[in-house]
Amino acid sequence: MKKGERRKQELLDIAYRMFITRGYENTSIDDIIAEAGIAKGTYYYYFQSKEQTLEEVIGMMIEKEIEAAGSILDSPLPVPQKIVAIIASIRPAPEEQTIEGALMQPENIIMHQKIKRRLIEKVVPLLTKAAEEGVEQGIFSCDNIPERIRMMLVISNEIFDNYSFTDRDIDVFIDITEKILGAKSHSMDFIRQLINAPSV
Amino acid sequence: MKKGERRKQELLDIAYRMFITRGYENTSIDDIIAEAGIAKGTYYYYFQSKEQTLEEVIGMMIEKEIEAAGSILDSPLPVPQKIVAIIASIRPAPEEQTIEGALMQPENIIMHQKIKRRLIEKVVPLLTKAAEEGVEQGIFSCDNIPERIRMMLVISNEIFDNYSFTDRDIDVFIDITEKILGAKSHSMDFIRQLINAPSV
Amino acid sequence: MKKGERRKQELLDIAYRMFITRGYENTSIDDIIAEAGIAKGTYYYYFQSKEQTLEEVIGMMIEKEIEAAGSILDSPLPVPQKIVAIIASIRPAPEEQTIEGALMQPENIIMHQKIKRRLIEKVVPLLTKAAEEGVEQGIFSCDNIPERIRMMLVISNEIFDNYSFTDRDIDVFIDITEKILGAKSHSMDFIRQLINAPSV
Amino acid sequence: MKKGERRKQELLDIAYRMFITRGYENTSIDDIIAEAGIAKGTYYYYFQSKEQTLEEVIGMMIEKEIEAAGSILDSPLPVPQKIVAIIASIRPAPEEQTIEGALMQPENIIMHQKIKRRLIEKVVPLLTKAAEEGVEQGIFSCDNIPERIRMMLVISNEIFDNYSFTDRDIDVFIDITEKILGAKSHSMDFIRQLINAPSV
DNA sequence: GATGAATGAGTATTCATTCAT
DNA sequence: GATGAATGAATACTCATTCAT
Repeated sequence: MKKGERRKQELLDIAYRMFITRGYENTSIDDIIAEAGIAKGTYYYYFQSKEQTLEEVIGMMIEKEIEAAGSILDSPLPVPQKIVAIIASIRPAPEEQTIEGALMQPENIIMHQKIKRRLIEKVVPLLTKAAEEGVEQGIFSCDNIPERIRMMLVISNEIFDNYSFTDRDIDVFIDITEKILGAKSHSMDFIRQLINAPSV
Repeated sequence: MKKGERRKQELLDIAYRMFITRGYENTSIDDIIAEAGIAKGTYYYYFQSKEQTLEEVIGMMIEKEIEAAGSILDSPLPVPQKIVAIIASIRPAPEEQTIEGALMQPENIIMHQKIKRRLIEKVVPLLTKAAEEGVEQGIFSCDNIPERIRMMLVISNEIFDNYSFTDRDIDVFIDITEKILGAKSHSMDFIRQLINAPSV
Repeated sequence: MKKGERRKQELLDIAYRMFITRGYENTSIDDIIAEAGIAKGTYYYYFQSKEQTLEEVIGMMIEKEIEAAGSILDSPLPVPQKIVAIIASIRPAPEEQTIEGALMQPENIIMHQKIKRRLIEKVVPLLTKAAEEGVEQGIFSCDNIPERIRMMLVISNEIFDNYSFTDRDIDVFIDITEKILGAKSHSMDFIRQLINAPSV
Repeated sequence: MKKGERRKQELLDIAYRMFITRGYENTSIDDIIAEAGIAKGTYYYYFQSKEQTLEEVIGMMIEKEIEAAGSILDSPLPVPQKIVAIIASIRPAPEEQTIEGALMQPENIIMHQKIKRRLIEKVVPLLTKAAEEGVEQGIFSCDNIPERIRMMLVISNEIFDNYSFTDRDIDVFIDITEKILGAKSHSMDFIRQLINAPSV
């Protein structure tokens, strides 16, 4: 990686961190360059605008997450576990969850939405492939797989991102998930253990 | 209604319209008072801040929608139709959908999210009551009703608000809805006609 | 004059002085408000933009100059003297000439040009009326009066504004002026005395 | 021409074109180097500053125009035709007239003025020589020739550059021109044909 | 109840120029 | 000859909020 690229990556990382912790709107260019210790001109040498920085930050995150999802897909896990693991992996970054309790604070909504939409678009095809595998193996039984996958993602996002969820939410989530995919009852109970694991 | 209250209501209506068509962030106090033909001091006589105006605007909307939902609940419709009608009734205001194609434009996200959350909170109890009625009548069969209702709302919001949905989305939505509530297969096919009706 | 109007007039005067002495481009809003001792918001309360301020400043100048020209026109002077006096009166403000020797400095060009054009448009009709009077009195003899007037103005502007002119320039100017209007030879020699007067 | 000189000439041409079409102020160094496909350092290897680039661009133009004027002067045309042809030849570049209607747009004023002044200074001596020839031949009759020439140039600039001129403007221009030089009445009517020719 | 003048911190963006490599 | 990363001062404009009248 050349000098210029390294610096840009550095800036991207700083911007990412700040956008996530303080929100996009609440992060000024001045904040970023102060943190990076560079001149304003330098920032604009690497980025055309604040908005474009956001796009690049999001692109970077998406890329990373998709990569992670891809390697799960290629792993030797059973299909249902694969699917659940991927869904779990695209959850918001821990910074978003913890620092300042910032997640879903109004200042984060815009970026969060942008990320979620673009992530869903990218992840749906991956999960569709996994689910089709499940159908072939007789574990699942359903049609219109991409649409069903999308709904699963939407449900999981909504439940696990926003609110403090209860055991009953989890029960319902498991039940619905099984029914969406046409899996046997209780065949996805393993989700409960995943959710109670540290990262959540 | 006294003079002062009338004026406040008038301002609230103007703010509501402007927030929805241009977005909260893109509407300045100056815009509002220009439209209302009043002085800035007058605005601040009625509202403490811009943010508080937003809260009041949202409160007003919620109230209206809950009222509409309540009267559906009291109507003599069959239970499944009631539920679906209420879900349909809390869809975003037509202004949001049509004007400038503004819905889900970044500038609207913040308000949209706020509304959705508060609306869901208010509507869930109503729908829960309806669903319990359905269970008693043997039409539905499920537990954890409030949680299930919330997921239905989330799914319907996501599908019908944001994207241009397809027939396959609808098929899946109907299937999932039936399974969430434990209704008989195809017992909720009537949804399809509702969706293809003009207002949707 | 109300409070607000007085303040605006004050700002207009300050802006005028600064634009003329330092040039429009070289005068920042910060300069103006520092000089006026007001907050930035106050400036923007009275003016929509820097550009619009320039327009108002120019409008104000034009108005003053046209007024002066009008009263010359209504005076009992002989026609040739009237015309020359008006032409002399629309010369650039003494500040422009003296302070920093700013006139025709690149930074002043833009404003100067704008003023000159608009002034010429306004003054041509006045002078045309005067010249027609002269034709009726048999002092002048020419057709296409407005076009001739405009050329006289252009010549006088060019000569007297920009360069240090010589006696020979004046001789030629007098000669041409007489010929443009069809006046008798040497009938406008009085111009020479005007030019050598203090204000030039 | 060596490699370095060729590159500099190339840059000069690009700068010339951009200054004229977009205006000096609206053309950034970045614009120029992007167009030229070189690095910023390279630009500053050839030019000391943006301002100095402008000077060189103007110098280049002047040189070309003076050369053209010189060859007209050496041609076997009758004196009045020579003079008019030279005046016509120093009109603004066609790019200035056509592209974006840019001429006299504020962004062009500065450069335009600079060019005009320097061009007049250079052209006056040439035309003076021609006019003196005319006087010797008895076609013209006047004194203070350089001053008269300058006024002719000023008039022609003003009329033909800025405004859409009318037939009456042309009539007046011809009349004045004849009188400035002391030529016989109607002896310069040929100007009318020149003006109605395509290039004007 | 109503006015509107005044505030001032905050923000993104531009651009000519330098200089180590 | 040529590069391009780095600079940083400069700038116009926004807007929610206050308060004396």
